[in-house]
Amino acid sequence: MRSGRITIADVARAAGVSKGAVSFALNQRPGVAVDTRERILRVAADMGWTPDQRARALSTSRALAFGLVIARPPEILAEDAFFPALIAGVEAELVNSGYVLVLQVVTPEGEHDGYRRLARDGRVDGVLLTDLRADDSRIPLLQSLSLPAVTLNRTGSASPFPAIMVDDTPAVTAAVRHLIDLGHRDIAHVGGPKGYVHVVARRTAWAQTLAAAGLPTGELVEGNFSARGGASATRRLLDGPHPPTAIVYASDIMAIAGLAAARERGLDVPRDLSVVGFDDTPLAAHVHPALSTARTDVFGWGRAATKALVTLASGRAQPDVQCPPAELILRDSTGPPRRRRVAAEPSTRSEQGSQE
Amino acid sequence: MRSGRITIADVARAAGVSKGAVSFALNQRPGVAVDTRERILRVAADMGWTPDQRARALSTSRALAFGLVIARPPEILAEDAFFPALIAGVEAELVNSGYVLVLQVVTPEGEHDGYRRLARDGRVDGVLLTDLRADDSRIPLLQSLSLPAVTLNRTGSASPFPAIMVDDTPAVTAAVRHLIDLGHRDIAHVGGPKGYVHVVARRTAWAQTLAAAGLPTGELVEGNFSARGGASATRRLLDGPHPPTAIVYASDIMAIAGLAAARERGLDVPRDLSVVGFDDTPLAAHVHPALSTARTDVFGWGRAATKALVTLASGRAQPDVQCPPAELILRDSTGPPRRRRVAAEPSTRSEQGSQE
DNA sequence: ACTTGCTAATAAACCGGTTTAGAGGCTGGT
DNA sequence: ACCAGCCTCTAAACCGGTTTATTAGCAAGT
Repeated sequence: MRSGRITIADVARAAGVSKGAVSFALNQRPGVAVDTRERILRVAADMGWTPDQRARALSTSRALAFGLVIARPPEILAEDAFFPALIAGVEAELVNSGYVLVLQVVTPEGEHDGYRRLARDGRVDGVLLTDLRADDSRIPLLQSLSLPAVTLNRTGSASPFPAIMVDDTPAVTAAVRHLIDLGHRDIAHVGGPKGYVHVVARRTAWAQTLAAAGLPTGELVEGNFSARGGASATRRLLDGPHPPTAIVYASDIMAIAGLAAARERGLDVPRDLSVVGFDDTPLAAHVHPALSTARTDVFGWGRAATKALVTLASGRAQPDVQCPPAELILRDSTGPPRRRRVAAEPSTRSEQGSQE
Repeated sequence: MRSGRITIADVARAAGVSKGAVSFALNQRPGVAVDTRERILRVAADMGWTPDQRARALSTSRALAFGLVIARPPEILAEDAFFPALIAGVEAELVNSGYVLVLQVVTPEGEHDGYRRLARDGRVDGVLLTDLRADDSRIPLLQSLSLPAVTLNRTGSASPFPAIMVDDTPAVTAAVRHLIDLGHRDIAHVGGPKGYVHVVARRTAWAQTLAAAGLPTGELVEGNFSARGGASATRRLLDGPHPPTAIVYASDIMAIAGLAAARERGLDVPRDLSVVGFDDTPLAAHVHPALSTARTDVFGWGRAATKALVTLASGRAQPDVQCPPAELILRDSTGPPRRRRVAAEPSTRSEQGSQE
């Protein structure tokens, strides 16, 4: 008889009330006298009862879970510190909220199906939208699935969902300004795959800062946030007709690979080339030379986004949220450029580059 | 009336059968004639009906989800490529299995509570146990919660759960042997926090290979899998009374930080110091010098573990599984040691080290 | 012709909560 | 003294599936 777990009926019986009363007491709803409520809760605590979330989920038609669909290719996913940090932040906010995080890693083609599955099976009450694209097809999709969401950053197209934003611009602008102040005139950018709003934001900040300083447009290479991509983008720039004296990367991983690529070519960082990353991976401070980079509080971003999603899921309105912007961390990978204006002969570089 | 979603009752009505018949047809259980089953499934498909997993979860007292509790401190978590790769593998196996992954990131102190919450709320049907410790308190905990589990690697103490194993030993043994063959005699090891079975495995392989070759025990420093830890462990070794000519690290991140630390000291890798990592992070091939390291198929490991967990959760027996072992990848961070036997004077190193 | 034995299908109970409709008891106004 | 109105609490319906007990129908065995 006393076989399985304790149910609400057991508690009701023990407290001498009905199931409904226990439910009301538990959910602190009016209709239960204060002392009755307390007695019920005490009995429940004594018996070690907590409501079964499955039953709860069914009767309230809620899942008590949020979804995070990650559509990055495994290689990129494995290198990037973003998701672990984000997830840690999400969890920090979720603990004791009664919600839980359901993760789904999918291929880029399977992305929509991922959301559809979560919605169809009633697995989640809302989702976090990361890696936002300028015109993001997931927004209409989620609307049609009537699945609430918050977006990390703001998409270009109209969105009915609250945006939780971190502005990358200030750090990139500061980085480029810093390089200009050091005397650099040829500042290239290794960005990410086009379409992503953070990629666009970083690229735009770079381009506009150059333009504002009256400098010519720098060279732009599209990377893919992988080490391999960072290395080959760097080689392309360094082997090009007009190699830059500084490169601003859209990620630390690409920048770190860039460091190695420069070294391969016999270049010394920061003497021959200045390098700036983005993310402030824990590793950034521990490569040689220590990487100057932009830091964002991804953990806090995850927290803020999750908090907003909880609000939204409980039916309350949720305005957009502006998180602290990215900030520039200067370390040892940036310095004044080598004077090269004097003689246009490429002797220095070719001599060393030929070692490779 | 036709308000919300389609339920099993709607399908039953449309197909002219009872709810039970639809359920039986759906779950391919005997008791439904073949043509009836087909008709039901066709009607269901036409109506676009899929069973609500919440309702299913309640009536079958299953959650149709698995849990992964991660207890690493955020800093370590953010750097390490292990979890993203593992999770990608888990998801690859989970897609279309009907199961979903519930993630929980907790502090080391909150670890047990994490499992308790998942069990108490009936959120998951089983868990994956990673970062296994030699005597792991989670095993008795899960037994007392009667939560099925599979362990990634085998714990030291008795365990009723299937172990899905990847043997790190061969790669570390091969690495040390390789270094010995190159002529190294002072081979240090930067390990991980004690207690973890993979940490022990790597350390043991290193120590035993040295012993088998008749070499003295090398120096051992306990790292923490962080870049910072790798850097300071390396400095400790290099600044010690008897600096090694080669260091075998328990992770790539520590090894990469070690590369930078060596450089700081004016040492050239591999001329003055050979370095071997572990993990084969995508970055490993793109640092300078490209890192020799040990590769394990973490993605495949996650898949295998998940497959085993699905079997286990369906009530079938699941034996232990042996996955392919780690394999040594040789790149450019290992080479013959500088001859130092000739003269015991430490001139070479001190001269360069003093640059710092 | 009459059990016996199957198979196919249904009705109803069940999972463990939430929620609604309504019953009783008490207070207060007139 | 009586009814309205409120508060407290209960019984029962409900969420959307699964599962069990039972019935109907039909072929085979004697």
